[in-house]
Amino acid sequence: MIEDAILIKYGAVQKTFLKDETVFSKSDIPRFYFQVISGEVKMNSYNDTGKEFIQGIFSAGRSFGEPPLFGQFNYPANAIALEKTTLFVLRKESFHELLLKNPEIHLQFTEVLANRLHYKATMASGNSNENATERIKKLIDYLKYHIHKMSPEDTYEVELTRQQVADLTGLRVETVIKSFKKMETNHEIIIKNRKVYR
Amino acid sequence: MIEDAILIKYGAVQKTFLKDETVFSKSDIPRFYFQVISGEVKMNSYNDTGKEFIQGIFSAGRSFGEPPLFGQFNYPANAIALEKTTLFVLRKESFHELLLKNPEIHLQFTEVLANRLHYKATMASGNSNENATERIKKLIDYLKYHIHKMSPEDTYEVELTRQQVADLTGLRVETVIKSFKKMETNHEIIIKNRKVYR
DNA sequence: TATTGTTTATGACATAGGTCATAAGTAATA
DNA sequence: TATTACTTATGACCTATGTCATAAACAATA
Repeated sequence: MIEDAILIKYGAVQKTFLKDETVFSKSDIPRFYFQVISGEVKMNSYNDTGKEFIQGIFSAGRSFGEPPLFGQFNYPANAIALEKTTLFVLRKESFHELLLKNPEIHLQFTEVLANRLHYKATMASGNSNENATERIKKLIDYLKYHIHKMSPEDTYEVELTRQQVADLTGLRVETVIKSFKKMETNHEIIIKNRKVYR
Repeated sequence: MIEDAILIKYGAVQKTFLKDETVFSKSDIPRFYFQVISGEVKMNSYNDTGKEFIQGIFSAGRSFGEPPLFGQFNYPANAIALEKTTLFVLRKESFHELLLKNPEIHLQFTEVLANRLHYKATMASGNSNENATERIKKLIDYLKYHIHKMSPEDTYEVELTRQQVADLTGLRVETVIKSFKKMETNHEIIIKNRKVYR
């Protein structure tokens, strides 16, 4: 996350998107750095049967869609507002200049990418190689320990719908619902009026 | 890829690993930047039934295992030499210093991470969300277009064993073999004495 | 408070891919 | 050149997850 003042100094502007509005679409040419001020954005794509896959969900303070600003490839996924969302938008060239002139921020940004890769590596081995409950556990534990920085003794309330869990793991809602039930009987999670805790 | 001279200037040393030797193990504390001089290294992990998943294969000129040098997490996978392999090894602190003192190299390194994320995003949606042949096609096309920078009219010879394709996609060898046959009859690939072309 | 949309829930059935057994072709090495 | 190990190959059978239908609980909005 880059400080507001610096973003503004380099020419960032605020832009608001309504629920379900598209920030950019798959295979668009990347021109901007985006950072969430308020609201939430998902990056997703669909396979040819229309099944959705969510690459990530980004809330206040997080940036998204930066890698294509550095590689020579277009957006590999869409970005869609999950609710009314306000973003900082900074031109690609200005963002590059910002990093070049602020080595500490560049280092911080490298940490962001490093953490993103950690998430991807974790989920890649889970989603590609494990059964339904393990995939789900990998996702939830990642959120608990690495996003929310909680400890094992803490209780984490899963803030995702079962559909979102499905789309993040490549499973189907029904499978997620049934897996949660199974995990509950195994005391791996607690379900209290439909909310999931772990 | 960082130039030899610079790496050496910052104190990198060469180290050689024999086939199947471990460079680092999952959950080790990361202390070094590694760059392949010759040979090949795979990063992998195993699920609890012993099934392997390959995060990536790194050949001459490529670095690997850098994200944990920036995030506060340990190695999420093992690194194992696929053949006799020589690496540049540079202490984490020296690598950080190198980046800080050489902004152009830092930018280049950001490109490396960006491309790595592009691969992960591509494979994530494929491996999590698509059927066997689509998963395999995503992998092969990524290698053809983004690693080897070939064009659609070029013919790319897949340099991986069917087992490696399986471990990169989360499938089983038998499934990969049968999928290749199917793709062959659909004219999506050519198989010429066991080698796959696309 | 009626209505509409979303989320969670459950059960019957279908199928892609996994599992297992078995073997032939090829490469590596004694 | 004999032996061992790896890679590719094929077919029978099994199972986890997907598919489909149906509905109840809850939330949002008219």
